[in-house]
Amino acid sequence: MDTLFRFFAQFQPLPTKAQEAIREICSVIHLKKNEELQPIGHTCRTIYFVKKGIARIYYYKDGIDITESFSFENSIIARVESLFTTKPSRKAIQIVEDAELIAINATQLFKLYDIHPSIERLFRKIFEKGYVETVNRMESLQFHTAEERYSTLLHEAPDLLRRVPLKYIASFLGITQVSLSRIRATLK
Amino acid sequence: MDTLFRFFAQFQPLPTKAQEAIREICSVIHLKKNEELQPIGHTCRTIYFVKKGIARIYYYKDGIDITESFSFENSIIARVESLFTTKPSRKAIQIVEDAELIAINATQLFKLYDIHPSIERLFRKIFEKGYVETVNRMESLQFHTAEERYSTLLHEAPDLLRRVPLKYIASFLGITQVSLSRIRATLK
DNA sequence: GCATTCCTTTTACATTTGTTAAATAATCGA
DNA sequence: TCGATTATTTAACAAATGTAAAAGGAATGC
Repeated sequence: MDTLFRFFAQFQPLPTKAQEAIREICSVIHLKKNEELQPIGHTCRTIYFVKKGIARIYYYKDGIDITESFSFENSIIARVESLFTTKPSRKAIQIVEDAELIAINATQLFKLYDIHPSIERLFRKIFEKGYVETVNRMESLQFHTAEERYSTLLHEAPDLLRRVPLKYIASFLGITQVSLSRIRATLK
Repeated sequence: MDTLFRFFAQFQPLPTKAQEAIREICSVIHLKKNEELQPIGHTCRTIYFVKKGIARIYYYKDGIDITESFSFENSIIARVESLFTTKPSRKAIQIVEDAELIAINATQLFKLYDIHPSIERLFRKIFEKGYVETVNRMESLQFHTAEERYSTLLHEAPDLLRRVPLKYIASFLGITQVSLSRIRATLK
């Protein structure tokens, strides 16, 4: 749990009372590779903190598994398009590498916003950062070639390449596995 | 100015004091087609509300003009990747159709967050919505074909097709103008 | 109203990426 | 450890998109 509050401290200092309030709506979860955390069609009402391991958000397009994003140690994972609209999500969360997660009950969290402004501010900042990352990711999908996107990943997240199967990385980059394999071959 | 507060009311009711505080950090701007609102290399410290007209965020990739997004009447435009990081933006804001904008001083706005929790909440919700839209847009760029993206635009934003030059729409869809022209021809 | 500029389409060809299938490599469980 | 499953690469061909150049249309300023 300390890991979580160290993570929070990077964004916003929290009074003890606020910390305690958050602690009460959290629970620790251990999951093995390939297990499903949240299924498709379910409305997202939980925000997860990845303490250890890797999780991914994915969905199906024409029957094909597409990875939207990965979350590693010390980061937040949530299907925001469902969390913020309270609509069912077409996406699921799955464990990619044995993981320890902290589940934060979002329904209760949002209620805490009224009592502890520091908590509202904390999550505002966390999601502002997520927003910025998504804007940057969109830019890379919009106008970088597949090869550029792969090279960038190789530089900025070599860990991802080592720990995540290429089949997931391909769709994350917006290309097929075959195409990714080809790009890797030309870069050797 | 009423338009702005009607827009805000969709997200969050504001006490009169908070409304007054916002009013003080706003100014109305009239701009003509093709005028630059914020140049490249400038750190974004202003949030704009589009009351009338159209604006776009764009940048250059290998010397080519790429449109990242459009904003129409009754919406917010800001270069969030700069606004939330206080880093200079590689992007610029330009007017696409003669516009009337309300400029909100973001530096002062963020100070108001401490005084008026309702204002912090309002903008939290506004940017949460922007976040969701960006996630959805990313999904469309990641795994829909160019033709699918164009058709979706045709259905969901026919106004955009009528009021915005195709050269901007092409890069917005992540393709070249020639390719867009081809897609339009096959759909006739 | 005309000339100029800008926007859009078209053509031809090059390049990239997708598709399908098969071969090879790596991983996992009994 | 072996067999089976899963992941990755390779090959061959099809489809989509990019590039460059030219032509036609539309809009704009003088």
